[in-house]
Amino acid sequence: MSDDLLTIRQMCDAFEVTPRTLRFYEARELLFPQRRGQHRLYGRSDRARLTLILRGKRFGFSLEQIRQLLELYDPAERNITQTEATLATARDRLADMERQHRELGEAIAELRQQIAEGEASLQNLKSDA
Amino acid sequence: MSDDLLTIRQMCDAFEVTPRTLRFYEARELLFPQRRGQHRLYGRSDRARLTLILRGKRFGFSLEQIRQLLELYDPAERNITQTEATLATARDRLADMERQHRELGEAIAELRQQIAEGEASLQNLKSDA
DNA sequence: GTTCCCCCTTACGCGAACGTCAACTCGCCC
DNA sequence: GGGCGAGTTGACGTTCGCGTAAGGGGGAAC
Repeated sequence: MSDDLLTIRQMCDAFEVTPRTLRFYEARELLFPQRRGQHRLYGRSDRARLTLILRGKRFGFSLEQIRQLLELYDPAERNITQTEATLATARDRLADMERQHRELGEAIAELRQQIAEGEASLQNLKSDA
Repeated sequence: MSDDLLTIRQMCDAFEVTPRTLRFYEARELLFPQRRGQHRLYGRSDRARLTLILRGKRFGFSLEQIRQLLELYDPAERNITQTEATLATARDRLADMERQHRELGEAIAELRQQIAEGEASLQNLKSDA
């Protein structure tokens, strides 16, 4: 299970983010790179987490909401109460995402309709010209 | 076509926003309430626009992106060039939304899976206790 | 040895999206 | 005519998500 480690620069190139962003996520406890001396080294789980972080951001979630979700993917220390709390917030997020998924579907349909109308009125403008 | 007009307070109660928010959206040219003397009055189109604004926000769009989208729904003054530009940005947004819709579907599936695993490990914790 | 280059920490800055507070206007009620 | 309730315009404050210097360590290349 070679866990090929990436430097911060390699991470940035791979995910198109800046070093500042990675250090910021670490400060907010979204990433936990190892240290070799001073330097950070990012392993497999860091890459998986960063993928989820960036996706969560595209959905409009805050970093704090994303952090809570990441707990679910963690092999962290687990007692019953904590696991139940994590599951509860995860179910809340899931409900959010399902609602958003439905709304997004409707919005897409409406936008397609509007674009079609816009294209039609554009044809009118052109034929008048 | 009675366009029953709402005061700012009625708008706020209806949409669960603050007066500050409505005035802010107006300053950013997302809303255009009429004026009766000093006071603002919000009509049918303002309500429609606000609905779209709040939905756009839930999708993680910026107010500026939303403003551009609203142009498409407007009966504004139209020349060919402007209409084409509006349509172009609308098609960009549509592509964004479609990608987001797909990703969201995948993320929902993964999250359901993770929740299921979490529930399973919770059962283990409880049976050990 | 010193010049790069990459990385580090600390810290202040910034735009977005509002919250909050102060001071004013206007209609209305008693 | 004094007060109040709703609305108005600034102006400054706040939180989030980073950007951007400023200053320092350490190795490897010349």
